[in-house]
Amino acid sequence: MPRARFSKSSELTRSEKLRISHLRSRLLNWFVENGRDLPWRSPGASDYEKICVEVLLQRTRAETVAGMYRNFFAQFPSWNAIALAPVGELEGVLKPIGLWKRRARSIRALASYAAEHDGQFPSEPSELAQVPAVGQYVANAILLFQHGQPRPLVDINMARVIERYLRPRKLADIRHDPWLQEAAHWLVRCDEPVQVNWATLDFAALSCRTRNPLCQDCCLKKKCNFACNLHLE
DNA sequence: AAATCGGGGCT
DNA sequence: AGCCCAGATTT
Repeated sequence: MPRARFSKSSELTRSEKLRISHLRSRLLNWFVENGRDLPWRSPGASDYEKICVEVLLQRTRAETVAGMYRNFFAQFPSWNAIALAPVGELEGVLKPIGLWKRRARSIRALASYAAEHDGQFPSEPSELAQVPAVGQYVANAILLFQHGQPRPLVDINMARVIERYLRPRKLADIRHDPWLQEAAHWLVRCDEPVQVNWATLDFAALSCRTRNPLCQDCCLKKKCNFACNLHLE
């Protein structure tokens, strides 16, 4: 008997994989009608803008960032512009959206790295982990947007959608839960991973909200574990 | 694992 | 008034 048959090659059951594929299909369909129109998603947005905006989005509403997006990138049109600008100038633009001291450090660290590497970040996760201000989420964003890899933007929102639809994760920390990580990867493993990521984040923000989720009108309520449990009360 | 950064919006 | 928001870093 092959030993591989008993070893856990995948965290996901076949049933879970099928359900995730269904989830992906519904999210993409939902996205066509309900997706948000955000400035960093426009075709003209550069890799610089897409990566830099991820720092602006940390613990900050997308709408808040959208409001200062044009102003920010007009003042800092490139990694070099940030690297050459006085720190106080960068901090000043960041103050209205909060976390300005941390964000200024992070963005300047990224700009310094980019300035020395012609705007190119590593395409290997192990190397990305060594870049300052790059955690798991930003690493995935870089792999997704700059290198075209099908990586999931696993934040609390994507986690909530997957966990409600399938089941809660085991570990407290999203980044260290193997099952959740693999589920998220499986979700975006398709021909249009960017669309799936945006669809999931928008769906989480507009429909599958933390408080008062719109389960009544949800296109997933028939198969969603969370929604199904609601009707039992 | 828990605290911290932080201003603004929503309840 | 209190809670939450496209996380990463430090303790």
